[in-house]
Amino acid sequence: MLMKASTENLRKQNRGLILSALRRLGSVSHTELSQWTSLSSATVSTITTELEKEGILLREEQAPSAGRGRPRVKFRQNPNCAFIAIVRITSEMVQYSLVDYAGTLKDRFEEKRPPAETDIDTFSNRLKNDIQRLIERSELQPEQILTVSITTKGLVASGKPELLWSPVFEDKTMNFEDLLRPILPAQIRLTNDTQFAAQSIAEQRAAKLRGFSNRKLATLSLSHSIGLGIATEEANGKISSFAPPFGHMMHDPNGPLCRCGAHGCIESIAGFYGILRTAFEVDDDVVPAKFIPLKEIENIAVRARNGDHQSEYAFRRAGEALGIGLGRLLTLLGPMPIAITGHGTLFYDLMQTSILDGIQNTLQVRRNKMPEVSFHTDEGHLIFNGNVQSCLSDLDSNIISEQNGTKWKFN
Amino acid sequence: MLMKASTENLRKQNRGLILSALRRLGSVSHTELSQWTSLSSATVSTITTELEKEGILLREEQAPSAGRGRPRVKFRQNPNCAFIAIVRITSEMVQYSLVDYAGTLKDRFEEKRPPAETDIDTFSNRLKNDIQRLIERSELQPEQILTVSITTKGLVASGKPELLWSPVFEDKTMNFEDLLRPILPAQIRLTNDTQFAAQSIAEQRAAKLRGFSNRKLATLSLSHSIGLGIATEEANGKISSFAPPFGHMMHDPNGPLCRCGAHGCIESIAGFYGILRTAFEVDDDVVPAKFIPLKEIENIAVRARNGDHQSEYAFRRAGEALGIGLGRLLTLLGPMPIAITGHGTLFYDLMQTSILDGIQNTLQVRRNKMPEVSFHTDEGHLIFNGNVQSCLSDLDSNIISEQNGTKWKFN
DNA sequence: ATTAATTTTCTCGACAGTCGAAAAAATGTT
DNA sequence: AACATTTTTTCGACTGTCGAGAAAATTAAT
Repeated sequence: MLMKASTENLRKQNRGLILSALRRLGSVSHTELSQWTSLSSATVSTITTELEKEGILLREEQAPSAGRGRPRVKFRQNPNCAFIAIVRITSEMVQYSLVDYAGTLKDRFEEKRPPAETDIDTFSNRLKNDIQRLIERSELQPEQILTVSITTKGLVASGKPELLWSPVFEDKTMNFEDLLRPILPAQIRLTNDTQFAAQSIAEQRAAKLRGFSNRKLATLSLSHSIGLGIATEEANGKISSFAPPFGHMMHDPNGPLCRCGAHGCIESIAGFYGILRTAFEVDDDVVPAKFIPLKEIENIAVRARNGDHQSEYAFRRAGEALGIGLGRLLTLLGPMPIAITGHGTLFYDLMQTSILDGIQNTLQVRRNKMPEVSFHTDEGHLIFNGNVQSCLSDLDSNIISEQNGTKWKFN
Repeated sequence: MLMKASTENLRKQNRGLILSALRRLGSVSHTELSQWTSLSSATVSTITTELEKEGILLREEQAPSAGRGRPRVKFRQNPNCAFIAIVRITSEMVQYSLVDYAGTLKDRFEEKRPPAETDIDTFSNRLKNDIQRLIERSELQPEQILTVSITTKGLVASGKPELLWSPVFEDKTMNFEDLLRPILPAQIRLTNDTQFAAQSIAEQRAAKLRGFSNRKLATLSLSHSIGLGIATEEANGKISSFAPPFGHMMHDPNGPLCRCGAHGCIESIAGFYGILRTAFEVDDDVVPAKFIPLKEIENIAVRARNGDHQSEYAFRRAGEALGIGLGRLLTLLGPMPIAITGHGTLFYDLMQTSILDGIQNTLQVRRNKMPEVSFHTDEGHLIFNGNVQSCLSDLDSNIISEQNGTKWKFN
């Protein structure tokens, strides 16, 4: 049902407006806040003093004197008002980061993953211990860490932090809520990594060019597996994102065997293991090893660039699956720019023609113009950034609801 | 940018709440409004008297005396406050309806389309004249008709009422704004018909079972061409919908020629002309006639049910294209129930197995359960209904913004 | 017929929020 | 030290919602 509007959520919404302006603009003066939010100066005053009293904002007294007149007082987030733990799981390592409410990185370490680890219990126990270590090193109380946000490849449940299917552990599920609840009371989030890559790229664009409004952006991650994230800027300016299991979208029902058990998924052709299988003419029903060194694929690429037909074909076939898949995506969700990340960008030259052909072969694309395709090599950084931004804006949303400052007493 | 909240939009939102309650509940008393909207009785009073003064609401003085106490006064929309013209274009005819602000049908007539009409100018001129006739018969002033909302098959531009591609006129575009602006000042809307079928079914469901919230529903229309609409219930309870050109999503790059010029679109295999082509073993590069009598397809179905292999294959092939296409849809947009409409439902028995197989072959479906599949034979009615509901709630949205009642003076 | 009971609707004062304008504050300039 | 300039806060007006009690309109009881 529609929600009724009261003066109370009026204030909530405007508090949120102030916090989001602060997120986007960094350190901001009273006047700038008023201009950006188009709230009156009077309202900005009451809200900022309120937030300051609650320990969420700090005033920066220093004034770098730019001309005559009363110097501006800048506001910024109180960094110690909350902390978040960011965990990024890749196939090679797990990265643990501690970030404060202002978004600055306070601590970070990485742990390599053993090359052929398939036992989920040892993995999750190590993860738990490492998070414990992150907390202890920080010398914070566990309650001060309000969110633990984990990114991973694979299929994630919606509504609860549970991994349903992953390239490494396959059908063995893993509930991070159950795992971490004993050691800290924080909210636990689990998200597909490419979703945050998309979120991060979309936020960069939105910050740069105005009028990205209500538009979408797709991010494709090429690697051992195939990831896809879609970010949408909504009418209110917020960017939302989701990550469908694009790698396991059916490409060809008679195609090769996929790690998920089906036949002809995009990943089974365009994932590194699919490319390797085609290049070495391994039978389509054989699933190669889980861990393929990047070097292997690079060697195939070298052969392809030297004119080896089968190697060329392996990449061309991968490009076809990706291109037609992207075409189907654009057919269903409308035209949108496409950003490509992951190690697979190294081989884009070998797939370009077939990828673009697939995209081109779409009613809307033929009728209008080719969507923009861009490349982003800093995938890890994008994922981390998107995760942090998403966590912090979530925290902001919680804060605006809790007008009694009991929960935000750390300072 | 996020919108600031003022006391003004506070009132707007609550006015909208009252109007939407009235839409959903029909004739409603003060107390019921207060309960449904959870607004206080005082607020309901001020808003209803305001809307009454503006001529948007009427009080129903009659009181059917249920027990002692002051009888309830019921409110309802002022039917004469606004009118909308609904135009439904099908391949056989065009249906013109006049509906008042309360949603009651005031007038309706249908005009058959000549069987092989390909000249877009004669078609649009006839359409214009028929709308003119609808206005004249109503004896209303043209300004009293606030919206003309047209539904059609084919690809519709977003943001302007322009037909970009249609089964009959193909690439000849048609701008209804330009066509109708000379004869009336109303807002002109053009929408894909299956989108409104989806909207209508979703609204039925939302009214019946609570907790449909934030869920999606896909509606597939099987006929000469293939239509798809997707409706989503948003967090605020409103149902939004869109219609991707699913019929022209690539099924098989090596497939038969489609009317759109590409090869292997779903429609080229599963549209009636695709089924006919397969059944008669016509070459894949030949596009059959535009107008195929339903009888023809029924004959093929009879032969298929009698065990004719090629006829069976024609339907099975169609089902495969549809099923795998739906599977791809579910992969990208998540699991959702599927409603099927259109004449093609008559032949569902011949396609069922292959359709369900295709849907089944999806990571999420295999992991959870098969989505519900339902059938709706009253496609025309659904489209009309969805269109009316959508128009009226649009009108409501406009009304809540215009507090100076200048525009709503008809009563 | 009159009074009491009951239910619904309206009205009034209190409270919360935003806004514009004017006052206050803090600095540079003369 | 007085003035100019810019930023921030304060104050009164206005709009909106709410709770409680008053008013209205009817049935039931006396």
